[in-house]
Amino acid sequence: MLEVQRIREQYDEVLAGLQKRNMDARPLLDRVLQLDERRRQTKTLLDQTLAHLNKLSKEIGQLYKSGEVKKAELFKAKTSELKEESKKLSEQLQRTEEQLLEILYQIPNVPHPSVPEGKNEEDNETVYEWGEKPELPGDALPHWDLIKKYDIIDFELGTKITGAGFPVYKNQGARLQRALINFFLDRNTQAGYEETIPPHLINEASGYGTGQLPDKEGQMYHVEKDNLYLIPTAEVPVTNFYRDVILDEKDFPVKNTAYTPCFRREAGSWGAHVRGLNRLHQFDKVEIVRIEHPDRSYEALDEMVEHVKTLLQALELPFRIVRLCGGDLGFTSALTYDFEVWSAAQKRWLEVSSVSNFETFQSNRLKLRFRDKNNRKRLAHTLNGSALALPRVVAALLENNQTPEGIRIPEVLHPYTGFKIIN
RNA sequence: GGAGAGGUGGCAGAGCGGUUGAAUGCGGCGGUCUUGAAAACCGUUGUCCGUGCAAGCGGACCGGGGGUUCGAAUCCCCCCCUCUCCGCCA
Repeated sequence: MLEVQRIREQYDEVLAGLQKRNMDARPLLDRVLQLDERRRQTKTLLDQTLAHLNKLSKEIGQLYKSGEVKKAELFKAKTSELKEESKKLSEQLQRTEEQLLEILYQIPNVPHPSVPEGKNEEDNETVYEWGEKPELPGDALPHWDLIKKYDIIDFELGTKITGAGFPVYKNQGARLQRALINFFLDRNTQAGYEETIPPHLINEASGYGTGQLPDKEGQMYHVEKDNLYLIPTAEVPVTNFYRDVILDEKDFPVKNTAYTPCFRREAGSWGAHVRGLNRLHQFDKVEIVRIEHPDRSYEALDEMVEHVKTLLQALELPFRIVRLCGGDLGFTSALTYDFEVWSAAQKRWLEVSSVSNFETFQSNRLKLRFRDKNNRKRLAHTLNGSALALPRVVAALLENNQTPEGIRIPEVLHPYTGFKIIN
């Protein structure tokens, strides 16, 4: 959620920034200013009325004490009118605040100046590429065939016990899954990210805190009986650790990592290009989350990008990094780098990580602040990234490394898997 | 699931209808003393909103919402949460 103050003081910059998302934000921004103006006027009037009322009440107390009952009764009559007035004003204030919030929820984050113009993913800007795309023989198999051939992931079994998009990992496939999780967690903790295991269900307040609610309600699984949501990413519980928290400047950088399963309903998005591991309702992901000083957050974003690079390089997977254009940028993000690995049998780039700086967009809702040098409270910046999401890493790994003898496991994983080849 | 207790400032803990934004203790900050530190002593110390160049002024906040009253942290109603005991259970 954008800060009203920012809209008020930097109207033109905000408007121009949002233009990059191919939206005309003017009607929304103007409405914010209008409602904010009304809010402040109403607040001033209400405060004056209440001040008057408070003064009278005190006087009435004094009059009773000194026995001037008649005068007290006279004052009492006056208060009823003021009470009526204050009730009306406070209702109006509340309504205005609700309306204001409703509009603010609809305004996405202002893109960073480096975000390129563009409509969709085709306009994303490739900023880095690494590795050789392997040349596979003509009989190379896509991963959904490989998993059957080696009996390592069973979609039918998952469908039987739950439904489509809930695979069962088996044998060397299960072991590979565990190996990757541990490998990622080890690398992340070595890079200074503190490991945590958060709850996999969150309450409503947490959903609002990171912006999944109210807009993306339909994308989360909802346990209605207890009003809890299954997490779509570890970002939600981990970032919410810091909801309503005031950090000290010396606490920076705050660096967390967590492995969790992630649950996504992905309503209506099934069809082409979602075969096999490409899109699932439940998948595993290791996430990194950072809370930063506003002056340092873009430096931190670069560090995160560098870190994720080393993971894919260690896995020997060819990949590229793209800077998302305005049209492809997520609602809450100011700047996002996507990591895409090359899937050799599908001949496609598959997104395996998304690293973003949200600036104050999340912290404003979270009330996540810090005390600066002058002891003033300011909103902190939040960032997060996948390091990494497993399914598509596995897809690329299976496809790219297939050989007549079996599927070659990258060397760094050997200590984790306990085998060098899937066969 | 059953029974009970309770939610007050950074923490602990009083207050149970009027001048209480809230005693007291701890912690924090500033100072005196000291070569330095500790101890002791003195002072200070909440958040949010509005208004103002500022000093300041006004309002709200004692889990959340509503009510009674001229006046509520204190009384009433609803909801949420925590703890203890019992039950169930990995």
